[in-house]
Amino acid sequence: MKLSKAYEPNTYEPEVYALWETSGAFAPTGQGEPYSIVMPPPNANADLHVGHSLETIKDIVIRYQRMNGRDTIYIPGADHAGFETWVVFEKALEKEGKSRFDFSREILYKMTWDFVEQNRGNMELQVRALGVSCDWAANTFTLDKKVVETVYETFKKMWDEGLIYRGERIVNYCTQHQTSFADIEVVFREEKSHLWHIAYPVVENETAAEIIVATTRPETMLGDMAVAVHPDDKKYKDLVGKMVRLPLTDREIPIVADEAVELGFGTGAVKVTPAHDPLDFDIGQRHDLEPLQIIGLDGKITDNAPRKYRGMDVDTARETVVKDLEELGLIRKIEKFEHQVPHCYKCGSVIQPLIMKQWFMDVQPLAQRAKKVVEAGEIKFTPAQKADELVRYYDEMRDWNISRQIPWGIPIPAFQNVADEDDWIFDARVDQAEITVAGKTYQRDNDTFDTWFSSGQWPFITTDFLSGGELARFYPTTLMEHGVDIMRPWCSRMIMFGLYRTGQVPFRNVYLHGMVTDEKGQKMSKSKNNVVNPMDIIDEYGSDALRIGIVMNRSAGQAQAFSVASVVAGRNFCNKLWNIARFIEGQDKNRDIDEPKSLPEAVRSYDEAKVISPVTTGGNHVPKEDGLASPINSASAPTLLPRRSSCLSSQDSSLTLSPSFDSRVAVSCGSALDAPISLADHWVLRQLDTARKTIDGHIKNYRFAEAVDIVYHVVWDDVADWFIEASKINPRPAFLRHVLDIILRLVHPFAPFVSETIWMTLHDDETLLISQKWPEKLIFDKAKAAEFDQIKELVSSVRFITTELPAGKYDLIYEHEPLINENSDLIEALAGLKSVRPTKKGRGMRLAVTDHAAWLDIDEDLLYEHQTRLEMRLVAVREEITNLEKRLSSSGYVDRAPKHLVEETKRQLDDKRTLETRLIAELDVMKE
RNA sequence: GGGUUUGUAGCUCAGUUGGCUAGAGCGUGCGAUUCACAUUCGCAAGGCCGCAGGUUCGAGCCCUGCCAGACCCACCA
Repeated sequence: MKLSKAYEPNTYEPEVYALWETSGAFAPTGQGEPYSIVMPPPNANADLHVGHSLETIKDIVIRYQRMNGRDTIYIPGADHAGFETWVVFEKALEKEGKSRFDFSREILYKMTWDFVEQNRGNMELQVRALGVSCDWAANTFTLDKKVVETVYETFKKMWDEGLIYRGERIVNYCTQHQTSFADIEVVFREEKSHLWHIAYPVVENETAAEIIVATTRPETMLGDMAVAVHPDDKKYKDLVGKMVRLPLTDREIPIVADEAVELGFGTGAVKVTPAHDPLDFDIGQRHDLEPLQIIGLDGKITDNAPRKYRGMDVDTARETVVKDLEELGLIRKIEKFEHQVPHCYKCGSVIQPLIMKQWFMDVQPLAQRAKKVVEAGEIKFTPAQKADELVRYYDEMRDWNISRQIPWGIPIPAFQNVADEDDWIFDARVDQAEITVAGKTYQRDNDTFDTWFSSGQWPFITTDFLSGGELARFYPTTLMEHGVDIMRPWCSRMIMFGLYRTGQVPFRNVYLHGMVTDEKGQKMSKSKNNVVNPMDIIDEYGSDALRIGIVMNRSAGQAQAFSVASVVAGRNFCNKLWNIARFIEGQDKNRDIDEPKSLPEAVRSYDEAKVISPVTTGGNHVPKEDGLASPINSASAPTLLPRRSSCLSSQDSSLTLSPSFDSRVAVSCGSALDAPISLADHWVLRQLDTARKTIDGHIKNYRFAEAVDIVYHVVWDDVADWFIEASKINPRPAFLRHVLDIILRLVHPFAPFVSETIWMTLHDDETLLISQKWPEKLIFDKAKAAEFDQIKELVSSVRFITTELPAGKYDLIYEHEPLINENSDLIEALAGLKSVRPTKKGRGMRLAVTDHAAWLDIDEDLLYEHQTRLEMRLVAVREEITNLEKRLSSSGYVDRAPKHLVEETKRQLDDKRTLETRLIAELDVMKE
């Protein structure tokens, strides 16, 4: 036997993947309508997390479309993940007792590059281990030359159009990482603090000697430039325009009226610190207040503050300021207060809103254009309501701070005149620290782009759309699939940039998956120590098991717990498929007995045609010398597929007529060998055909869990439990192989490794399942399939009764029943009966649920036990009849409900009444 | 504060525009089995579909309110 006793995924998966890769099966064929997916590039420097196993979703789609003859490409990538990677790298530096300030930017960039290079291969091997059938030839790193060049073009275009500006803005600044963050990179945490009420003395005023402000950050008062009140606040009406003396300083600041102040909160008066609070910055802009920076980039009080406080960190300054104010008797009240405090999402330190000169992008022109497209439904979202969320987000978007103060990233191509700080020019010569243009000296800006600025251009960069490369036909891409968490930062920007640069949407469809949480529904995070490593799961259960387990029971956009139980179910499924194949292979050994050795002429001619068929990968099996290294546990060189390996070197083996396996031969030429004969044959074809159509519908509607469910059950329930069991009466290897052929194709997008392993092992030719066609419409006899339904029903009925009876084998007897007569062996075997034989007059226990005159030949005392069950069943049936009658007699139903439903209901009622009559008759007989 | 979303079997979740007896996996109980598979087979039990109203011939699904949770956004000092 070629198939080993148990399916051991780790033995086969690495080599199967290598075979796919070297055979060129992942590359687009250039024929058929394009279907393209771009992978959200995983962090090049990190291991995959379990959420990445949802790449399975894209892989299911791409494999399915590939099998359906589309010209497919799935473009992989790797992300330099600017900030994420920088944090990891800086920690590594610190371990060596060094800091970023010890090196120049060039050196840091080079060091980080090397650091990432060491780890990058890992991530890509892990993607392979998941079985993702992406085209590695198209692999793109976010710092590749073409990426940088395109990003610079975009930046230049925006610069020229006035969409890029240098702005003094409040930014979210982490004093630990010494960089600013986008709003979305800041996490707010509820914190218990205090609200200090501080009295500011009013200068020369009779009506009030002081005005009291409330603040959670008393230390920032050192940078106060005004006190603001609401214009409608009667309490302060007379004070607007007056000056107050700012305690602890020698400055006097005005009282201004501004609508941003909320009436009724705190004291109604707000201290205004334009340099350290976003709201205050806005107020300052409206009232021409000069921001005074009193907290520096290092998180310490600057020289702009009174001498006493200079150099203190923020917390110390706060304590000192409060103490000093208390001594002056200016603290009027201290309230307990809970509020949202911004924290760095990486290191957790408090974010300081600081004023900085930064590069900004004017987002609204792009956002509004993107909004229109989304509103118009030009991109189909799954789940659909996410599109509405995106539309709202576009309206809310504020100008985007695109510069970051870290060396790891794409340098911003801008230079500043050393003699005029407002004179900036665009120049791509970022490898030079200083350039001379028109006799003036310019210094390079040391900032880099926010990662989303470049990744937002990903679809048209990776497809080389702007330069009209070979992959340009794949833009706009067909499907974008990623997690709900990055819809705002990433998806929104891809649409904006896509429209801006190409005039087209970057993708036609968006599918958003929910987060994978731990088994308790908690977010996975390193700090909670609840992270599941997908590679561990693959080691233990296999890649296919993980793929099935992660997709099973998961619906779009919903967060869902990772479930080992589902993975186990996936593994068991693979094992089931494996054993179906083993069984069929075992039957195959005996094929000489019932099949002619010489193949029909039609088969021969088909096989010749096959050689030039684009579907097969015939001549492409040229393994690279070094290309077969296995992604995981490469140490144990698999012993699988010995024959396949030898095939690889035999270039013309596809010309040899294979006597064994390709059942498409039979499908297409109508060979009698694998045509359906028995009732079970017709029935299983019907089940498979229904499954095929249902899966088509589910994939089209992005309902992957449902598709998996169908595959799971058609293979396990229909094929294994019924068809194969039934076929044991009279096994016909050719037809069994035909069925196996179909299920392997149906299974392949979902569990590619095990299906391919079986395919390759049982095929003597060089074909790969990955390149086969998805099953087409299957031909079967409906009446015969329905007859098998009846047999199934009969068998289930017998099983139901006999499990309740004392252990032992029973006889089934029947009156003039041709169906039973012709299938008595089958029924006997499936139902575990002693015998099935005809009789003139039935006796014992009549099988109530079927239409057939069949009885279990049992003793009277057993019969009595069964009487109760029949009576219970009669009660249930009568209840159903009452319900149906009620429905049919209700005034509106017959008139208003769809006709077919009404017909259906009537038919049901008839059926139930028939059943009722029969039950009554049987009970009468029993009582006699 | 605003928005989104969830509540269905012991657990994790499906249930498409309202329409047959509300399903799956795992778990549970009973039984079987050396012949592809104990990663097996058969049978079964288990549901006021969060609560209360409403619309409808008909509601797990639509509407209103309430209870309980999750997530996102936001400048309440």
